[in-house]
Amino acid sequence: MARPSAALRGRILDSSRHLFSERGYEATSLQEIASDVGCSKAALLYHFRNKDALLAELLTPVGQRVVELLEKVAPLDGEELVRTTVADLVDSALEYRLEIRLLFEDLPRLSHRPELNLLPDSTDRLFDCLTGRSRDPRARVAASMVLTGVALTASAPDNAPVGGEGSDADLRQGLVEASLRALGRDV
Amino acid sequence: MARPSAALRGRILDSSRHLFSERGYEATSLQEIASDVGCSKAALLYHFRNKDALLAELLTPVGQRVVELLEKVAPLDGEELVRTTVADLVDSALEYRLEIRLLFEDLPRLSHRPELNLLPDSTDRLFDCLTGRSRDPRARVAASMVLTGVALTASAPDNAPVGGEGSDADLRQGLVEASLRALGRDV
DNA sequence: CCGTAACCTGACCGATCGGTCAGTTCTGAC
DNA sequence: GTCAGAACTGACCGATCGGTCAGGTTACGG
Repeated sequence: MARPSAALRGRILDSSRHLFSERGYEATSLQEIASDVGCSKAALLYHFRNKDALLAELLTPVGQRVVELLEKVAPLDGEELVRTTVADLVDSALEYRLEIRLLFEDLPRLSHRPELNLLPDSTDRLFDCLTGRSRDPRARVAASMVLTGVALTASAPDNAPVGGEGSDADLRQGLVEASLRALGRDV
Repeated sequence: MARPSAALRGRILDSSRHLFSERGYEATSLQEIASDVGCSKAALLYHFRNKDALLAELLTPVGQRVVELLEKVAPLDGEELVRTTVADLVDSALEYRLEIRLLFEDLPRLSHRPELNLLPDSTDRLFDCLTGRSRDPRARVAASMVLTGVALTASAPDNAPVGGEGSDADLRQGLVEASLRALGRDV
């Protein structure tokens, strides 16, 4: 390793990802993160300019994931568009559980942040994909329900809906099937 | 009016309901609420023992609403159980938009609060009603998706999915239909 | 073996938080 | 008119927040 304890940076990211998603961004202090990691608050602020920078670094990957998803399904349409979007959306939600919890909990307070400016636009384009590019209000309501329902269910703290012993495979398939039904597609 | 400016108490509740739901509980200070209402912070704390009491008074009605919903549908079963639960759930979500936003945003930080202890239990019983009392893991995942999706879509800041000009009637009917489809019921 | 830069610490800062308190103003009953 | 109590204020409190800084420690290239 180049610098042995440069790994501290990664440990800070891991800890803040968990603490932020469990307690929320505002409710988590830098001191709590530092104590959890086992370093001083000053060390934390040595690796990250400020608290905002820490949050931004956590949220950037999930934002990129959505952008990639949109690029991937852009050339598709009809059934294939909807089915691919749903499947990829569920995968993304399961992949970034903690970040999504953080995002949803603190969305109103973070929506003014510049790096999240493209989020409303991304959401709108996700609606398009989920409806098969329909502008029908009812279809868009269904798309909104699917998007928020998938995100929050996939990121539930303890897999509450399934009860704990349910595997991710159950969760994934259940979400995909329910989403497709909600969107009026055969499963 | 018995005491004219006792109306201040109601204005404080209204203001905090909006501010809490827009910025979150932790991120809203008592001073902000007081300034918004136009009184001193001390006046606010005269009407409410502390910040927690203010929050509790905001969340209690929506909790009662859920309890009433559960009592109402308790004797039902089959199709009628599911359809009634969905319809009442959507109505409740539309009725308590701000409180639900607040509840979802700050749920992880509020879950330890005693007056919310019955929330996990209520959630579980809502799952039962939405699945028609099925314990099938897939059905429960669908129920979770419906519950969270309905709540968050109904309480979206600006009726985002419909675009703003859509009426509540559109939103209501769209949510009911999408929910029933997701739960595998004919609309 | 030395110097430099990365890494980290403890002490400290101003601001703001939720909450308290002594005292003042207002109001309605008598 | 008077008086009790509700309604309200401004000043203040300790705690904690995010963030800074001077200086110490460590590791590695030359």
